[in-house]
Amino acid sequence: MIKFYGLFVEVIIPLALPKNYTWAVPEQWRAGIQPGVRVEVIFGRNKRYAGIVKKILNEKPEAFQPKDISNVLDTEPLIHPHQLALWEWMAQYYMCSEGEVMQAAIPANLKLSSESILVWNEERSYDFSDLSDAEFLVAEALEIKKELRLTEVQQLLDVSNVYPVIKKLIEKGVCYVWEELKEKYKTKTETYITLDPVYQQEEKLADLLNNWSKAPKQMELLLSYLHLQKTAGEVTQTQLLKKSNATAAQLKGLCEKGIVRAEKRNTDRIRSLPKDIQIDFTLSEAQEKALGEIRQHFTDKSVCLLHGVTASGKTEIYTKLIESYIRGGKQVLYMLPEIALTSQIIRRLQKHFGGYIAIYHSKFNPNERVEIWNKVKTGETQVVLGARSSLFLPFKDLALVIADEEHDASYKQQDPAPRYHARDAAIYYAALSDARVLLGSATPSIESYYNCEQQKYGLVTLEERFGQVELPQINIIDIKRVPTKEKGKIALTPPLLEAIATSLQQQKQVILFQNRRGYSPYLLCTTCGWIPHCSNCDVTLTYHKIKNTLSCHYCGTSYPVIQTCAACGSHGFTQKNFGTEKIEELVTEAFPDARIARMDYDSVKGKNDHDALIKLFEQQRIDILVGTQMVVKGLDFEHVNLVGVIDADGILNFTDFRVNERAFQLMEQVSGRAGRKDGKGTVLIQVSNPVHPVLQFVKAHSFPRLFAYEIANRKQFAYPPFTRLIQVTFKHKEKHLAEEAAHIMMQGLKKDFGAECNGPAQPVVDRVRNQYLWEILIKLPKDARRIQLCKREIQQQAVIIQSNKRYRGVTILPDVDPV
DNA sequence: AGCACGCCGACT
DNA sequence: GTCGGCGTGCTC
Repeated sequence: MIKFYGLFVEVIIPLALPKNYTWAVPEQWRAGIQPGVRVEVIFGRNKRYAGIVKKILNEKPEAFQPKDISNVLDTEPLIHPHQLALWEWMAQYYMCSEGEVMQAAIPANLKLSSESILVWNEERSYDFSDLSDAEFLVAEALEIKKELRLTEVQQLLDVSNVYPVIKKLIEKGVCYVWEELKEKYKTKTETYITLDPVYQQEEKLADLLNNWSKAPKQMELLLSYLHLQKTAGEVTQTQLLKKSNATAAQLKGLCEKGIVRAEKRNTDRIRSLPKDIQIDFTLSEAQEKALGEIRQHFTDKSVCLLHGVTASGKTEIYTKLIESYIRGGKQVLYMLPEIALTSQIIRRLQKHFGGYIAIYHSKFNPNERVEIWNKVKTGETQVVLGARSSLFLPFKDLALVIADEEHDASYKQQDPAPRYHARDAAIYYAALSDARVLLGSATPSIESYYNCEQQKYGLVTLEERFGQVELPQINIIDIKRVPTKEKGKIALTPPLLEAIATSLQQQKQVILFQNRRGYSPYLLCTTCGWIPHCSNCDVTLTYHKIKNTLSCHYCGTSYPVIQTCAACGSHGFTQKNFGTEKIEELVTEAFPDARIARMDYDSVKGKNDHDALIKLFEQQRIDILVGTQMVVKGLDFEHVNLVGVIDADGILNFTDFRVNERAFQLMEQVSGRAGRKDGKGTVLIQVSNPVHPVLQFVKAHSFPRLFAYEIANRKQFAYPPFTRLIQVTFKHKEKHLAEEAAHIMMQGLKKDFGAECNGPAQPVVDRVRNQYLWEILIKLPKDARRIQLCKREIQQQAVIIQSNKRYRGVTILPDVDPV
């Protein structure tokens, strides 16, 4: 057989395809082909995509006849080889396709796909007599506009299914389809106004002004231009019109007379600050020591965990470290969980690094993202402060990654594939370019601790708070022992009320933490004890007083408030327990003069609400802040000296290790808010089981390491730190089919693999797609080879399940958990 | 993700 | 008998 030599490319296209496809490169494009460039390819009937060249092949694949690529879109690679390697690793590690990784990695405006455009067929003068009403409507519009987008046709016909109509029109020769691939990114232009060179000579200008006859408005405009030009230098059209209150027409008049000129220039959407480094602090002795230790670890380890108690000044250490990398001409990625990316930290870093730093997270629009992408690629931006997706930026010379709040669960992407953990992916990515990774947390995750224990990561500990701030006094209030008139739990015990009163007297601020939003977590029928549940999720419904609804906090469904008991028909309900809304109300009653605010998912919807509330609290315009875990994420408040945990029972558990790890992190963070530069703070924890081990560790200000190992050694919790989990989700429209498929998977894994599996008692409902989700967890020893085998097994089981006709339509989504 | 193909139920 | 729904499989 004759082997065919030539140039072929393996291309990643942004679709969830199980493998990559290969195209042939015609002679004319060969010179421009390198891994990482975008190529335009036709995939399927006539759909066109911009794909990324992954590999260059010299031999023709035998099994099929590759199509030619239709264009090369970049002159230099858009994606570095390191990024391609990261994508490949992510696809296999998180069990998804490289196309899905590409979807997540590239800003929307760089991943073009074609848009079908209907084009009027000029060749054919046509009488519309044999067209149906719908076809006639489209044909008429086409005759006038010559071109129509699919969305326009949709609007025109007002039906969801426009395909049959279009198909008919093509058959009848009225139009044809043109697939258009468009670069969506547009550079932003701004119109600058300059004086015509003639009038830049003083005397000419004076002449002009002295002999001005008509159009006084234009003269006014000219004068304000001259003024603006003196003070600001460059003058833009928008600036000028705003300043002078003139209209665009008047400006146009000036242009036409040849007095001023308007010219369009490309500008950056991202306002850039001067490139200055301003470090206006010095490190304490402890911080200096920690920084030295980090540098020491970085000589022989690529990852280092900085475990510093809250307010130990981790940010200053990062700042110093970043400074040295900037001065060395290197790039730094500073990752934070999305929620902690508040203007507080952004302002702080911008103050230090000005134009060296760029911010990148989901709130930026697609064009802004492309600009940041490009600036990172050229190396112009040396520091990126961003959420998990900033990991995909094309760093040219990455030397350091900081993952702050390393333990935070929002580093893990949950829903669209790739279901990646940004901290772990960053460690892999950093290893590719021999960069260093610094993990920071006051409450490190068990897996990171474990890696330190194993000497895989370096460990640096900061146990001292910065600037002689003392650790807070932690008092546990046993709710059972608090005398009360009413039966049942009370939200604000006398000791807590007293402490709040004292704080207010001292003009200090108070944070009250209650990890439940809404007014009352469940209603209870007073006659028979029936509790309203969500019809989808088997979760109790929370009463929201403000919205006056019952809502399921699991799937988000809202129900009207139930007046009649479904079990016995009586009308009396009592509200059980309390959420943030109720706490806010109770505190307002108890302290009518205090300024009280609530911060939870319901009260801060937009990002700006969040920032605004934080600002108010910072400026001491709020005395008491009631909130869910939102109040503890990455914020520093100077004047808080009391933190109250209203109901710790809700977050503690005696059987689930993972719940307790999280509880410890929450409690440690909450208590870290108390006490700042102006004195020792107090933390009051209200609880009904004061013997819980988590509370003992919190009280002693000891570290999660102890807690984790204590628990692991006692073997009373479900998942010791050495366990690795793979989660597999099954989706189907029918509940029992999703469940059956999950059971088959579990059985197969148990039999052939000895894996331990467990799933939930009830499936979760995806209301949007109207599907049931059934999840199972597969527990594995932390061993790379066995994990590989398990992944393969899962895939094989998935094939078996899918080949059974009964389970066709079951979607199987594997997800690898880092624990 | 599209899009074609094919099988089944509801209609002229 | 055909039209059109969706379930299934393929795209280099």
